[in-house]
Amino acid sequence: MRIATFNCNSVRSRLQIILDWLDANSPDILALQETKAVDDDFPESEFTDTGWHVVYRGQKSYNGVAVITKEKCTKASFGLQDGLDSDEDSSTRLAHIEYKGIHLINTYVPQGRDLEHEKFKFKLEWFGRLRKYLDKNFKSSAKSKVVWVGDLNVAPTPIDVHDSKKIWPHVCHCQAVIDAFAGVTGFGFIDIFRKHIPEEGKFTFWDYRVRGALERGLGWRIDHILTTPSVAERSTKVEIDFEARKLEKPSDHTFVFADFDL
DNA sequence: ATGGTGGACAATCCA
Repeated sequence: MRIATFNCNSVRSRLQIILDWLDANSPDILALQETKAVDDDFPESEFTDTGWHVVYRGQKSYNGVAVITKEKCTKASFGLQDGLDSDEDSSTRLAHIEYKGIHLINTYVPQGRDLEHEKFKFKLEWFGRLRKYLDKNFKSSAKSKVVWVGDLNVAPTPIDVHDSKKIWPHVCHCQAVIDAFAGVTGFGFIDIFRKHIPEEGKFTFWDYRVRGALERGLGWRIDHILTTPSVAERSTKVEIDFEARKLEKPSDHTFVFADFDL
């Protein structure tokens, strides 16, 4: 089984990149973030016409998640469902599907703006709410096959950024966000990217606003694939795919995917 | 360099 994640920064503007990637890599699951399309405007037929299945939940201009699958998923729900989803960030940051016995949680974690901003507080709380969601939905990580993917807007260790000392503290790389993220991984998630790729300098995101960021190695690893132990022990490979960066209209994120003996 | 670029969407907001 192949599971992939991609912050597409508008599903409509990068539709061809996504379709080409699906065709070339044949994943079982592709999780998208920042689709930036209300449900009526989501290009559903463009995926289903080529045989893919897709579930999605979006809003105007911002956020939005989708999950594309090879076969139809058995369950799909959206949002944290804790009664606290505001209109602004309603249910467009989390998709939860079940596919062949695997529970996939696809999240676009709030970015947080800056350390003093109210949105950063919202981000820290959001991680806490996600942990509650997991505890509520799964008895334990040992007994559940859960895969958590997405743009998690956290670079959890020094080697997940190009210059930790220079960047620290940042909303995606500071103690508070690392602790909040650890609160979720404490559920029982293993960072299978690091199981397969332990070396530094491997990134998934480069800021558009930094000139020549990719060539200069000024990246961040904020797109993640984490799994519960029973899934982690069956992972065989994790890879960053740079194809989306080489096109005429490059994305700021890469595709990341993992293969499992499942 | 308190900027920069890209996307949505129509004046700015977000990353």
